[in-house]
Amino acid sequence: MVTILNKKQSAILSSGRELFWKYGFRKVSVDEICNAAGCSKMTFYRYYTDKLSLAKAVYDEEVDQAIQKFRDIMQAETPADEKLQAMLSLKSDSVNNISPEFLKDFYSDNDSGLKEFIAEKTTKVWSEIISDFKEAQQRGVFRQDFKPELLLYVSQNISTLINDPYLLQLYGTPQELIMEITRFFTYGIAPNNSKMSSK
Amino acid sequence: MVTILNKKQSAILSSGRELFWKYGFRKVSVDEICNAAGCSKMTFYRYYTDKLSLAKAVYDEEVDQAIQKFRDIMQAETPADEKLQAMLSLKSDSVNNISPEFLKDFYSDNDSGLKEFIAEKTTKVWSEIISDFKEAQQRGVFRQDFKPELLLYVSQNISTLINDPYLLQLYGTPQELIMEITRFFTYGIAPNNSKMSSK
DNA sequence: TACAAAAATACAATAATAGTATCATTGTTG
DNA sequence: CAACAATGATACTATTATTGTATTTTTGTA
Repeated sequence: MVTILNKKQSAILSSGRELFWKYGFRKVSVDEICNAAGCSKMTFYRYYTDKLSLAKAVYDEEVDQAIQKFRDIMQAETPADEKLQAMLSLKSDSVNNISPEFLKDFYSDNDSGLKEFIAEKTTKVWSEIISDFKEAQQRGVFRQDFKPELLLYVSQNISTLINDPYLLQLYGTPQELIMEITRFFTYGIAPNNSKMSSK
Repeated sequence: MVTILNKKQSAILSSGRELFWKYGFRKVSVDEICNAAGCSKMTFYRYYTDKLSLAKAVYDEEVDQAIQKFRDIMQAETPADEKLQAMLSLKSDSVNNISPEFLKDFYSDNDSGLKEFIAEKTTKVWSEIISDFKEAQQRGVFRQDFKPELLLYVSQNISTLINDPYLLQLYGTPQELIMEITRFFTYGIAPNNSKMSSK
């Protein structure tokens, strides 16, 4: 589904993304967004019911783009190791794309509703990813006895992992930690572990 | 003058710098700083009367370090063009060091007092720099008919330049603009413009 | 002109923040 | 151990910021 936005609305969207990305959700005020977008507050509330709904839209857009890229990788006629590598760099991209500031608010805030929204979205996205995985598995891209559901389990527990102080100080930044986890799982599911790229 | 700080105080100072640098002055709350520094609010107010006084301390420290580096460059036994180049990269360093977020609040806020403080400090620093320049000039490092006071004049007007919308859109970011101005003036005061490094 | 979109402004209710006061806890030093 | 200083925890008030809305102008445009 492609939603067409008019000029003002997309100005608000991109200003929102920019500011949220930089400062996180809480620190950014609606007024600030309006100033950056060059519109009045009324216009803002014409297009978005809340500050929250804008954040959702921003997040949605980002995830949708990431999903699209993921699909492209999965659909392409490349061997598993190349797929894995592409996914890996995609993952690290999107980790850099979705700023740590944004994620910080999302992990610590309990009341804003952002958390629930992102959790829900994450679930949906992961079930899509899993079905894509299964499809690729059918085509023999990954080894047959690997269960994609495992990824879901991990992803659902990853937020607790990310908040674990010990792990955090071990890796420095949440991104590093996420990357490490991703790397581990990605490389662990190749059909042929010892010799990659040998069809 | 070297001020010795105890552990907590320096923890507050560095947490403050980190947060101010990232988010600017306004967006950062005292509670946030205390959490980052691992101390209670009481301890904060034991060492700093204000949020503002912490910001001043942070800025002070940064400027003093920059000044020190500048002095080192001026005192060294190197030809003018090397001095200029070193100062140039120092300038671009400190532009990156003093974050645009911090400067943004400083240029837009009118009431907090940060503006006045920084303006005052800037004046002092520049007069020191000028006397250093004159000394180097005496030693024949720069051409004799160049007036260091010109730099002061420029620096005092630079804030209006930086806020000029036309110039800003011409250079994209304030840093770029500052760098361009600096570059222009630095290269313009070499004793021998056509052939640098030819003693 | 007439109409719709946007801006400007003002506003009330709510939430966040600064800074203080009080009391409890720790840690250190003689 | 006792006494003292440094720090923490908590609660609190006054002030400021922010949200989201209502109302009135301005602007652009068919």
